[in-house]
Amino acid sequence: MSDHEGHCYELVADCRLRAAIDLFAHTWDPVVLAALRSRPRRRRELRTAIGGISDKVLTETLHRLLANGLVERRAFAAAPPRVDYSLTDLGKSLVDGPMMALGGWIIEHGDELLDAQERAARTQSTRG
Amino acid sequence: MSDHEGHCYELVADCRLRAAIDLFAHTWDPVVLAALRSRPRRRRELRTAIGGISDKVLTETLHRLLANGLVERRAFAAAPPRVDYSLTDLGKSLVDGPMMALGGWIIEHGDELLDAQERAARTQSTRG
DNA sequence: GCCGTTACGCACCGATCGGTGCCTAATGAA
DNA sequence: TTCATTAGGCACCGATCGGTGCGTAACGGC
Repeated sequence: MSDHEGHCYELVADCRLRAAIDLFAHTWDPVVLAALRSRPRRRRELRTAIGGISDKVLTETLHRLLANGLVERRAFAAAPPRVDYSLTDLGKSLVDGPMMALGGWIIEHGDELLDAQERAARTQSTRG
Repeated sequence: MSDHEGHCYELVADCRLRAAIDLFAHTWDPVVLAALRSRPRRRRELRTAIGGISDKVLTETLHRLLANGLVERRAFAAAPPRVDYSLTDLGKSLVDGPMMALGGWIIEHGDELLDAQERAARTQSTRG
């Protein structure tokens, strides 16, 4: 808990931390993960629950999450085709761990962040 | 600690969590944050310490981090111009909190993640 | 006065991301 | 047989991101 730390944090470009950060790199990936947090959902359900995500992008997002082993796909041979997506254990650990940490942080520091952003924007335009 | 939770995680598209996730959206932002973790650094120092980041992108990254109040800029009227960048308290809290959480997660689950990724890649090409 | 270092700005470019629209496959109900 | 529903694929597009290269301003050393 200190060996890798030093190494990782000096030159993060090649660090495994990047692999973790990349899991959040695409706009909708964390959104879909969050949407699957409470229970498995079908494609359609995801689209309506999330709202604002396009059909294509949802497909791509699910593929990425599947490829990263964060989400599971289960197809049923039902009348209208039924496919359920759910978090894997790995996915759950990511959501319950780091994503919750980020959620906690934004709850704690969200106002600070907004203040800083507005102040910076103001400074930029007023320039004095 | 449960009111926002339910709301946020149902429809994350508009949630404040997005604002936090967006802080990691750009490739080099977390890298620069990590590089500033131990101590303030100059531009040049950052470039060489990070390795692989272009001059322009470093500028953009620093601007974003400044605009988000995660980083401070301090210019000295010195012989070759000297500018120090350092983490603000807000930046520190982000690095020490969520980023460390992500770091801890990848240390704990990195192998799982790699396994899942390889298995998925194999499944995709072999298709059986 | 010229040079080297440092901190930028700016123009250009290819790759990727996300959005829109259209088309197909599966399957039970009518 | 036709239809509605659901899961997806595919082509196209504009915006953005990151990379490369070049130019510039500040300032002390020589």
